[in-house]
Amino acid sequence: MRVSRLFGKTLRDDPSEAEFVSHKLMVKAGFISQVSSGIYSYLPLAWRSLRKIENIIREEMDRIGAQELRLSALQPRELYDESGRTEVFGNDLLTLEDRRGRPLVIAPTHEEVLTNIVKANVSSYKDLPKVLYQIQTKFRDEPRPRGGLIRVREFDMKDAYSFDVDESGLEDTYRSVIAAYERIYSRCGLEVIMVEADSGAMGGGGSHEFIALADSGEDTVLICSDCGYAANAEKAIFLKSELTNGSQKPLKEIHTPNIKTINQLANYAGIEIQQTLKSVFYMVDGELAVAVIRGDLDINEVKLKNAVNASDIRLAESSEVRNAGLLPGFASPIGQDDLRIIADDSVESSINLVAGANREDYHVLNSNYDRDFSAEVITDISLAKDGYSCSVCESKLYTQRGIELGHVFKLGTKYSASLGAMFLDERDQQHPIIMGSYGIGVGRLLAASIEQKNDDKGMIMSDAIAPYSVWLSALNIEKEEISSEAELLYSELKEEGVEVLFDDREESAGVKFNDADLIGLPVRLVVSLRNLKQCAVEVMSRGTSESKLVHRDDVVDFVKEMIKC
RNA sequence: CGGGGUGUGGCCCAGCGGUAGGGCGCCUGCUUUGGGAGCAGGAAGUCGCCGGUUCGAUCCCGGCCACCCCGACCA
Repeated sequence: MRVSRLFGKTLRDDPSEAEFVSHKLMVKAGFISQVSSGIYSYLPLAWRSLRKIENIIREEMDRIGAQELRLSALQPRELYDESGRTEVFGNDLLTLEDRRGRPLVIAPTHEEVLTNIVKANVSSYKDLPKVLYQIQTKFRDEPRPRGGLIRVREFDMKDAYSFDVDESGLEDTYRSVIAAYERIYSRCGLEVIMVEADSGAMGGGGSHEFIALADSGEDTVLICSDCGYAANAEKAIFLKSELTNGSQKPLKEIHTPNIKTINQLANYAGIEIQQTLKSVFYMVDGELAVAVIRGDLDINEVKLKNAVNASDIRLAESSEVRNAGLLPGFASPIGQDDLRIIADDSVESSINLVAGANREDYHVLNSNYDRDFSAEVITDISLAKDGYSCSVCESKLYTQRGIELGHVFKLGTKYSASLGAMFLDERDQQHPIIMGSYGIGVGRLLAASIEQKNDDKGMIMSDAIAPYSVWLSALNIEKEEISSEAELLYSELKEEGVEVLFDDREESAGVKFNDADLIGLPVRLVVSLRNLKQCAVEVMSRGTSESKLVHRDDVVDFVKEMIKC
């Protein structure tokens, strides 16, 4: 392709709406064009990259025996009513009506339709296992799109679904998909780690996420410095200290005027914050509930939500707390028998904690779980943080930010059971199919790659996903000796199958170099009078910035070697 | 949905109660050519939308919309 004919042009100024590096660069380099909030069109350069990513995904999925198909994007909403996910997706589900007034959704994912198809095509254990996948546009009406392609409403996803006869079959399939994913990310040149994850709206058993480490990422992961444990902060567990020294003492009220926070309380009472009991009020599916946890820890809302099987939780307004007859700042579960209480297990392994007295300006000393209050659920609902101890090996955990590029779920029978996808085993017994589900965000993968690889001049595209491999720049192209030489080199490269973008514009050297740096193709070639005098072409690697003059006759081979074409 | 911000040629922005300007980009010509060149000429804007105040509104007031950022959700 010639730059003079390429659709899309580069900008000099950073786009005002962009915050993330990848977003700025993609707009600046003419990769994408925003249509609406969280909705983008891909211009030719981005589209070439995306197609390369898709093809890598296809090759690796096919390699593990998965079969590509294509499911419909529009689906009757009844399908989601049946599986119960109209509720789960809530406002993220974009619903519309056809001419008969029948509700349709633009698919946010495809468990339901595919399970229905499988239902009709699988009836025996002999039909299993199967792994099916597609690369499709999805729509989720996100409350807040952001960061260019990092978080959008309309997005292309590779989604795969597996169907097995039993748990161990699922286990094997799960592992093979993980292996495929690792190859996909590595071929794309990304630094990605796999972490334990919460399964969220998909439901089901175990789940892992693939996180591209990047400071701009929206997810926080905890990684053990020693044993390899890694988990999303939503899911991460850690070793809690126990405070069981001494024996339980009797409750005693103390006057604590205007002391409303844990820190104030610890200060005032002259104790460590882990000797306090923190009560945090939530609205759990519209009902007031209190989560209690030791004062040095914080509530993990995802764990809390899972602990009570809620579909929606949020912090309660202080007015909502007061309306229930409780005093924010001085509230505790003590004596609150008709309140929903969810406790972190830290309160069970600690004694004599200072808690609210449920009386203005008073707290109580020596509150103890079981003796003074109990909970509907007591489990781990705490948030892991930097520096906490690993629950596997007791080493320190540290945090990193990252972008979620893939997510795999062991669904089990959640969808097969509710949608009736059954098979008969050898003994004529009917069972629901054991399912798994596996996603990769294609556009987000490109964005993450740019987040990870860029400098102040622009993108540094990884070889495998760069829209072209080589940027061929001809300086002073209006001079006949330059243009004929550059044209010749251009056609030689093309003939050898090298994907080359030929900058044949009559622009100043500065403009051409800057555009080359911005788009960041792996290899830059410069044909110029200066180089021509030495019968050479300058070859530069965008990644290393190393450049050298290569004899004209050897350039094509040299380049082919560089890009392993 | 709460909080904050911004809407002015393709892009980045300035401006002001008297009917719109700069830089970049674009077009033409000349000059220039290894890191976003120079000179001259030119095209291009319902000043987000609706209403109000006013002799007159891009500017002031009200409402709405869009987009961005910060929080609750996800590939």
